[in-house]
Amino acid sequence: MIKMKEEKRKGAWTEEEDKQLEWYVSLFGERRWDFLAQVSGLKRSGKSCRLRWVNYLHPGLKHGRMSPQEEQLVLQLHSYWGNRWSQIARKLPGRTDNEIKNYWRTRMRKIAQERKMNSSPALSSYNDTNFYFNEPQSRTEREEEEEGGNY
DNA sequence: AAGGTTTTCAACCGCAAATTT
DNA sequence: AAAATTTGCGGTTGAAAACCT
Repeated sequence: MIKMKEEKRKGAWTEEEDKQLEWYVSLFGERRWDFLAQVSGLKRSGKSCRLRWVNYLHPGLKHGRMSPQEEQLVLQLHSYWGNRWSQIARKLPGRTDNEIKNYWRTRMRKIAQERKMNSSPALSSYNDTNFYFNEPQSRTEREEEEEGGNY
């Protein structure tokens, strides 16, 4: 509504920006991002503020590598739900959709890479498409919705 | 030591869904 | 009710870190 024709910053967040954001979130809560972006004086969009908060600053987030158990859970849940990162993340306390998505991509690459290695160097008659889409649909859409003890 | 290559992962974008006016 | 604004999602990117050679 109040449109500020203010130049927006982009790229990595600085520590000062983080502090500032934390302060304003503590003041106003983790919502009304657009409003918060303006009133805080941060030269960031509301969207950017939200992202920074939910993916990094939010208390209770685990940082660093996922444990093998977590990784396994991701695999499992992905096999029912596909790329519904947000939904998957809800089952992994302290982990974000973004993080999980990143993990998945990394894994994908690793698989593609490995595959390249053990398949015969000279003539591989397969090609790569569809390699990793494990065909999970033996369990039909019944698990779709979240609440209710699934998995 | 240095410069080129690969990997990582935080942050961007566009669109969709939700909420507000 | 409908238009406008805000929030949330998932795919994708690129700068910096890590890894060669």
